[in-house]
Amino acid sequence: MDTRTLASDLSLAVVRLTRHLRGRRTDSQVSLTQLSALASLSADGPMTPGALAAKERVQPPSMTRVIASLAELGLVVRTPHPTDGRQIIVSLSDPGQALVTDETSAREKWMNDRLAALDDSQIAVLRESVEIISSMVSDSE
Amino acid sequence: MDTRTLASDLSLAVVRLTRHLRGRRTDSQVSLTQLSALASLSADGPMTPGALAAKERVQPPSMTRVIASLAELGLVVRTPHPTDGRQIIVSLSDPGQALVTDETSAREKWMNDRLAALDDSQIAVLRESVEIISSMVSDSE
DNA sequence: TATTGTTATACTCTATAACTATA
DNA sequence: TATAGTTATAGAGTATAACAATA
Repeated sequence: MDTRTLASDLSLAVVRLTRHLRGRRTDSQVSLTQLSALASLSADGPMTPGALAAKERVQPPSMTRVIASLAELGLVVRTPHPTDGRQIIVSLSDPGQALVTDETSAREKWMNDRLAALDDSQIAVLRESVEIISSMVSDSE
Repeated sequence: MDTRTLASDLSLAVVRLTRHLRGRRTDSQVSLTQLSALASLSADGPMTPGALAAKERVQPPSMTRVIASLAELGLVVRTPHPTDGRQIIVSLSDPGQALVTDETSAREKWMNDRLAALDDSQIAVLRESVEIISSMVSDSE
């Protein structure tokens, strides 16, 4: 199967979709970047800033800023590492966990409206594509 | 079929993929935003800045900047509209067209490497998902 | 000396508001 | 008065380089 234009087509489709998603969150308390970090903490539990940066595939200084903004909102808490004084453990606060649950189940209105217009086979395709994309991104360097 | 978590899962997958794609283009002459605009011009031919902004789903001032940067690189040219003095026609230059062709066919190395690791059915799923995502984004406001 | 995290700084992308020129 | 585009300005997201603290 020819994958030559798929890389380009997929790139353009996701960059445009991301543009929409970021722009349509003005009603939400947190940005897509912040939500993504919260979702990682919810999925994998408390971890260090370095681990979270690796998981989200951003550089450590970028994650420092995201964590600082989330801590200011009271959505995450930072506690010292029990044995290594250099490290810090970041974990979801109760409001942070509640927000993740809330966003996951109900808030993505714009996209849910569009998903509702799709038929079952299209939904199935997207669900599979999420798996595939996730595996592509989480592949080793 | 349950679409409750799909909206959230798809959001997080595409935002992370976009992060990768943007970060991995440091070797390229143009950013993903610039390439997306060039691809639209290549697909649909010359158009006004307003039309291009609508197609890319960004606000006109954002597109003004993208066009200015592409013009500075010599990848697009701006010509006056033949009958309406307010409008401008943006079109690909020869180098601009060559760049689109080049990027589309060969440059997306990181993603092509990952696509090459997928089997035919996974490729087919992604190809369909591109169609679905594109239709979601190009839906009316 | 190596590792973890942060601070300092800068660039890209995108937006809203205000302005200019033309219809 | 309405439309097309631009300029001015601001904020989010991300990066690299340099620094501080700890191992």
